[in-house]
Amino acid sequence: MSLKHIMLGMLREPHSGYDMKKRFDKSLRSFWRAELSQIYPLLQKMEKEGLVSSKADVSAIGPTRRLYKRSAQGHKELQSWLQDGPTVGTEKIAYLAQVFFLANLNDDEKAIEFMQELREHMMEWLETLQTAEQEWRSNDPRYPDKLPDEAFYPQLTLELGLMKVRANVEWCDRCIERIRARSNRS
Amino acid sequence: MSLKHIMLGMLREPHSGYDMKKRFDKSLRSFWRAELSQIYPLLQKMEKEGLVSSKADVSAIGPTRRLYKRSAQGHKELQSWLQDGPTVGTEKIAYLAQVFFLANLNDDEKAIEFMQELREHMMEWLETLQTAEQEWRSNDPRYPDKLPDEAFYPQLTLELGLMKVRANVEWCDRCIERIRARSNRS
DNA sequence: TTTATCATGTAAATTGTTACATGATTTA
DNA sequence: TAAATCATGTAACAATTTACATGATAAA
Repeated sequence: MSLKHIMLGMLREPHSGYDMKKRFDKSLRSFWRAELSQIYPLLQKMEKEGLVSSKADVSAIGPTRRLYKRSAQGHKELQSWLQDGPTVGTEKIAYLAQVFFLANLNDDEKAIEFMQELREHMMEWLETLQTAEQEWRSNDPRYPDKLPDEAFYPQLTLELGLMKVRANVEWCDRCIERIRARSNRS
Repeated sequence: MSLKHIMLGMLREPHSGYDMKKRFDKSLRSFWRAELSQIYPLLQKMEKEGLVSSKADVSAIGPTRRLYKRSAQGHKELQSWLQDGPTVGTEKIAYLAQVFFLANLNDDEKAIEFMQELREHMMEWLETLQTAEQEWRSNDPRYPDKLPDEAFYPQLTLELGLMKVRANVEWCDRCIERIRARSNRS
């Protein structure tokens, strides 16, 4: 169960469920998403299991937050997830499944439109990642190789994200050309 | 619900549940996996919904198979999935989540071992894909651009698979070097 | 004769999504 | 004053995984 372990990874520092949702949306977006309706009940379950502890954070302004932090047991659980080695071959990439069956549109123009739309999504995502990288670089002189470990490893995942999205854009371009060439051939 | 649509995509030609499992394992492995325990009940549900029809295929040798084929309604449903445009941003890549939190191992050597193990997985997968491509190329003179549409679009996904796995291997190598350099710096 | 493959399923548990519900505070 | 954001949750449903169950045929 990866979500549990991801949440344990975040809970080195205290977070509310709401905080965690923001980190998912900001930093883990490329490889994992989670809804609040999944986060809140799981935090409660993890507390019952002794993996995290919580305390109320009463604030003069705004509603009371519940802050969670991992326990020693939670840290151990996180480490064994990492010790077990990489979890591979579990990805589900819906847009690739769509391309696989794109022949069913029976229309080269529509297939090209599909690939163009996919390219646009990828370009948008590429810009998001590039902006994130540039901001990080200009705000922290330690970027990238002198960052502390807690930031260095996330930086590695950002780099792969960039590589993959660039590969996707190039691939979309080639696909569009190839579909066009086939289309003009008949 | 992508699985339903993937199955509709396959069911242009009649398949048994068992056949479909083999196609998942052989051709769609890079971007979608499904178990028989998911396939069989879903086929039954799809038949109730009128998306597929089935008939028993009694055989002298071996057990009786149930062959499913998509209906006109099933084809329509498949097309609207493709018409709706690419489904993006739903991927869950567990090994990237692990790298993100790899600092929690508190041990550069173990982090390097993790990345080496990941590299091995990727190399294995790369070889599988390369073999598949070479076999395809030598068995079909139409490969790649003169393939009929039903094979051409799957070929596009194989190409992206190759690009992505190669990017992963390169990334693993760079990560290992960078972790090593950091380690020797203190 | 044992193991692998063919073939179809059910049951239970887990994981994930969408919709609903509430109420305070902050910004436009 | 309306909309957005902060904050926490429940309920219902959908999707997925793991385990269990059966029995035939083919290959070693």
